[in-house]
Amino acid sequence: MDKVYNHKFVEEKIYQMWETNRYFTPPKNQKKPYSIILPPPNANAPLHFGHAMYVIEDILIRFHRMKGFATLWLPGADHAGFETQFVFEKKLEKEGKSRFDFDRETLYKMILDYVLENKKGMQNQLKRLGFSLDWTRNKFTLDEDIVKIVYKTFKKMYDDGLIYRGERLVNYCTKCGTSFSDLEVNHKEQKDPLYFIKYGPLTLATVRPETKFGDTAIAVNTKDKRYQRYIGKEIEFETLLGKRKMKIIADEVIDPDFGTGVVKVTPAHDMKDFEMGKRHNLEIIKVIDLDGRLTEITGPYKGMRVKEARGKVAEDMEKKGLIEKVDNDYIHTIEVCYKCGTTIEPMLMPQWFVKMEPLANPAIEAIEERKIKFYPKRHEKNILWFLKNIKDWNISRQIVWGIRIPAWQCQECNSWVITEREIPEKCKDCNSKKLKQDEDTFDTWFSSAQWPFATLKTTKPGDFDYFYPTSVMETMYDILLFWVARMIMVGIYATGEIPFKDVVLHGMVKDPLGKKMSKSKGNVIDPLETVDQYGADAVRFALVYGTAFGNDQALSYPKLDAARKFTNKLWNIGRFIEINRSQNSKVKTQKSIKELLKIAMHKNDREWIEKTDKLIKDMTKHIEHYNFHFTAEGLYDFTWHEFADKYIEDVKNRITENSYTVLINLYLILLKLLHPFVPFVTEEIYQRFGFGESLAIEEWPVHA
RNA sequence: GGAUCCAUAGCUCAGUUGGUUAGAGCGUUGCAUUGACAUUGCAAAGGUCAGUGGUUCGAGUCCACUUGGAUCCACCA
Repeated sequence: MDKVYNHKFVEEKIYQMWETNRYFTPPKNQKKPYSIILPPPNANAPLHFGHAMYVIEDILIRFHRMKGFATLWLPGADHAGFETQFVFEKKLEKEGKSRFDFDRETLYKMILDYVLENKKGMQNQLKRLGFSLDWTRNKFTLDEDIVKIVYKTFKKMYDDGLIYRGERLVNYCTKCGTSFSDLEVNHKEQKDPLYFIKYGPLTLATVRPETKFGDTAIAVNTKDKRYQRYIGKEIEFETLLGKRKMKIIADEVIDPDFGTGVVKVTPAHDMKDFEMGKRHNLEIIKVIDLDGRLTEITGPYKGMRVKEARGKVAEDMEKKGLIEKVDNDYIHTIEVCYKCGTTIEPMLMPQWFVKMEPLANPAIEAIEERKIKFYPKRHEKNILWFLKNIKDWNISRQIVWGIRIPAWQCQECNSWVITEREIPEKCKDCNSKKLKQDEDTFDTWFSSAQWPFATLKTTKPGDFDYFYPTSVMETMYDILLFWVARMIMVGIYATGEIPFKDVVLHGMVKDPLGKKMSKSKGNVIDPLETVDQYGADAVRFALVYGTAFGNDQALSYPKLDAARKFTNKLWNIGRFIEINRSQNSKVKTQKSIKELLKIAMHKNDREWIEKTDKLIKDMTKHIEHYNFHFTAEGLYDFTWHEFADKYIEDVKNRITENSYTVLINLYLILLKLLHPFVPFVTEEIYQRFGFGESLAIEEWPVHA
């Protein structure tokens, strides 16, 4: 053995050995199943540091494999609809092009090529990190058989009355050119002028004077004494486009304490106003088009962008004496596109919605009855709040990259025909053959929500029956609502069963200064670079060690270094044992704690066997309870400061065949316990000692 | 507006159902060592556990409030 452990000579060779021998493909036998579906990374970029946190899953998987479960860790990749198109458009932008330069088919094909290339690279990266994924079951969200299942679920939902075509205000990004679900909208605090505008005898406050052309009522609170005499009446007042008449309505949602207690109602461009409009039967007048420009009804302002129009309208109103005052320090929250930051415009457009309440109720039940448990538990509150206040889900996206919605509209009677993908022959209502498919694609999360059952139903025969529900869903807490909640809802709906039993949520890996890593900030650290430098084992260990599981952590170079030194320490314990081996070549390994206790002659050796026994017991318990950091710390401390510093120092001057037997066997036990955390170095030592076929399929140590 | 998390050594963080002298890594200081390992060992210095009040025989840990930081949810016109 070399004096220093060099991961560069080891890792690739070891992973190949594991893969060639199919250790990661669960054997077909009568043992109990244990399964985790890998949260499929987006196939639009190389892995980032967060993905290295998959190590948590690998620890669970390797632990259970060693425990004798038929263990499946199923890899995959996500086409990541909008996210990918966004990334690709950035790429186009650098080449001086845009999405508008290509037709639908060409753009799709270009993105597909790009994604498939990335996907290959990603898979290698996952291997470099030592993840024991079953590559014989690799899936992609755009695989034919997956898409088929997605369509089937959509059709079933439609037939069950859970999908409807809704014409209502949706969150629309005028730059990205697509609508979003409520979750994809960010809220941002911002200072804007609050204009107090004269509407005849009344004054009202608004931050959006440019939408006043779409006002179709004025509203006050039902109980507001100041304005009782106006309710139900029409008033006439001066506007930029001449005199106008408007009705005054009363509604309970109006806050009498805001501004003057009087509000303009613009149903086409404000969520609350839209709802009010429905209650009071108001006309809807569109002021802003999908490009974010004012429509022709605004007269001279037509074609102006919203921001420009706002300034101009305010200026002109000021000139006309229609503005009473302006509060320039008004702070409020606006909605922005979570990706590009553009202000979201609520737009009236027909979209496909999923009725969520019937889906949420069984999910709530499953969580409250603790059929699905959360680790750390604090996340349970979040998801329950979300499920209990759930709103219908807009799953239409005006993008090319994704799964096209299997809906065809009759060009004569406007009814819709939904299929499981096949092109319908005629309209179900009027038999017309003039049908046109919806241009939109599904929200990526609509297919992701089906991932646990869609994968298992399309891998190998029997997989679904055997491995579903999966044992654990492990991911970062930031997609708890986007993904975990929806998998639970859609999983129960489509299969009648929960998709997984335990939800285990890790924290965010931030940069060394504690800032979130992001491409725009330029503080992204490539996990593979650190793997090159410190070794995969060190990277894995550093992510688990020293941070309470579930908490965010700043990537720490000193910690990576400490972890690398740890792998070297483990290696050098091996060297010491190796050096003493020639005189003890007949010593048998693979002895259990019980056997060792029987044969050990020296009092100290017996003590060390007992200490190791306690370690087995504690470490096993900690992994089972998802207390990964206790395990990592316990193993680190024992290996270094007990086993190396004390035990070896003690035994080195009194080595007999008997004491050596204890030593080498306790070391082997230690290697087994450490293997899920640092698989490469432990396997390399194991192979050099010839302890057996592979640590990957070794049995987890049993305590006495 | 609702909710959650965090605040412990110079830095990054552990501290498990409340229980002796509060721990680790890195850093600092001293000593040792051609020994499995200088990617080492031994030792030392370094903490009013953010603040205030409460519960308790006992609080870093539980409760309330305050301050500072982060995050999630939310149709504040």
